[in-house]
Amino acid sequence: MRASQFFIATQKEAPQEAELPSHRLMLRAGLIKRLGSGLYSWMPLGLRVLRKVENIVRDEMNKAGALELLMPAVQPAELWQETGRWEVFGPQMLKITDRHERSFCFGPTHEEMITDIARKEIRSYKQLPLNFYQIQTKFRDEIRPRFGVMRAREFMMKDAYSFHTDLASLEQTYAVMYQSYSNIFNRLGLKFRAVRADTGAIGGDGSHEFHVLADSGEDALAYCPESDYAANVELAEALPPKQPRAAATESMREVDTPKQTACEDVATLLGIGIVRMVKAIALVAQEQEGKPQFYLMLLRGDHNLNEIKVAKLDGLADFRFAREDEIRANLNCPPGFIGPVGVAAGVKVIADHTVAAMSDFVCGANKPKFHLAGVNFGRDLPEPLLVADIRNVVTGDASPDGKGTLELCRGIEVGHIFQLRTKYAEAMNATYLDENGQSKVLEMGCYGVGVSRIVGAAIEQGNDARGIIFPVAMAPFQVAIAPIGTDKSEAVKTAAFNLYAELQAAGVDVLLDDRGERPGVMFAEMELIGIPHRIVIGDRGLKENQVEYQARTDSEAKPVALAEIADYIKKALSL
RNA sequence: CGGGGUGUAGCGUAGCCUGGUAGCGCGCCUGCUUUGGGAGCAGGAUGUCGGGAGUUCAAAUCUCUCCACCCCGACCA
Repeated sequence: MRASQFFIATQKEAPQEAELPSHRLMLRAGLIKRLGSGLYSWMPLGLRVLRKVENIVRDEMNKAGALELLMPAVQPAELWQETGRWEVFGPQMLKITDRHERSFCFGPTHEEMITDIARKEIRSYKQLPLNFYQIQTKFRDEIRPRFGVMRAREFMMKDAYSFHTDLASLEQTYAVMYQSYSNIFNRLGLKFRAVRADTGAIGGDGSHEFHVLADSGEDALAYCPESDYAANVELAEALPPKQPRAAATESMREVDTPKQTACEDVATLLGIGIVRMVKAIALVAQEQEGKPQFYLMLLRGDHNLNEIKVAKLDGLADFRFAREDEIRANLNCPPGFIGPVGVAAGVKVIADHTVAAMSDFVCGANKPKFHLAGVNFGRDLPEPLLVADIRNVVTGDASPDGKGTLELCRGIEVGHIFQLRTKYAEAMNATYLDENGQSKVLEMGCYGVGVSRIVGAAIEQGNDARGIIFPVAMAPFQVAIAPIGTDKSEAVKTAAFNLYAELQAAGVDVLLDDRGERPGVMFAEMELIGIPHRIVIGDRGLKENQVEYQARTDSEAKPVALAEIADYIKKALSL
């Protein structure tokens, strides 16, 4: 591509709307333009990147034996009503009405559509297993779109759906998809990690998420360096402590904490470790009779509540945090000083495993400006109603597989695979005939990749002060040629065009900057848009029959003989 | 939806408190010069000051209202 024939629209300053590096850089580099909240146009430069990601995904899916199809983006309400998700998915769906007042939505996902195809087309076990996929625009009316294409409302997704006679077959395809996803992210040149995950709204049993590792990631991941254990913190199990509770050595006493409400502050005031503190978090959940039930969740001072785990406890599926007036009504005390000692019988106290094994601890006194020290279960307060895993794991926790300890990192979810089992097939009566002519419900898996999100995630992982650092596999161009002073030097011009032609002939995706821009402009733009390899051709070097080569990650350029530069590049690109 | 904030030229912003001719940088256009890190000089174009209503002789500025967008929380590829 010749730059004079292309559309490069970089900016020195990023619009105020963007605060994440990847978002700012995508706007500055002119990869995308914002149209509305969560709605972006992919400009020619950005679309080249998106297509490269898409093609790698497509290629790996094809290799894995999946079959590409394309379903409508606009979907009739009836199919969603069959599975009950018309209401469940609710406000996240963009619902639309046609001229006959019939309801449709712009597809946020396609389980219902594909299951409809399956029940109409799959009749015999002889047709199975089958794996269909598509790469398509989805729309989810996110509560809060942000981070540019990372959480856009309209986005590009690869979604695959597999159908099976039994669980064994499903597990086999699931394993193939797992490998296929690993191949995709390896080929894209991204640092990533696969983790066990919660199944969320899609539903089903087994599930793994694929995360691109980045400090700005929205998800916290726990992994064990000594084993292959890795899980989303939402799911990662916190094992009960190995040591049993020690015997009480102190008597319970009130301590003055006039201003200290946070655990950390109380610990500092008392000169003790935060691990001696117990904090109480007040929740309410609706009981059967419709009256809110008040809960106190007990956690060690330095631990955080895991809301996903809490929601899985009996009676707490629809919990929310208690309001201040509810806390006062139940404990007769303002937040900041609440604790489990001496609470009314109606208050349900649930303790984390760690807390249950603590003795002589410090907690709120249910009395403004006071905490209690030397508190012990059994003696000063009843044993908790329930002891459960209700916290997020922290660095150093024992790995649930019994091998070593956990580390934490952050990631951006770019892929998610599920074993759906029969959830949708059953709801929509998708069956096949087995060897004995018996009608059986289809087993099903589904596998998603956030294609457009990958672009943002890659930039989040690869950028510096000068701009984007794209992995070669997804860079808009692999190589850029920057000729200096083409209007003056015929030699530079000739060398640049010859090299351009040679690299193109070799199948290299090369950008020739023939705009006649000043060197500084060319360099700044090539670095901003993240082209991995740069060749500078100038009179100065040509006198010695040399050009300059610099990788995007190099700090300075080095001379390469003009005669060898093409081979040098081909070698760098493994061509 | 709850809480906080912002809307002034394509982008970034000043002006608003204390009402009185809308300014700057980048970008854009023309010309000349320049050409190894987002050039210099000269000239030029671009604004319903988010929309509507009100107060006032006079509103970017004060009041009301609507809208859009951004940030913090619950949702997800």
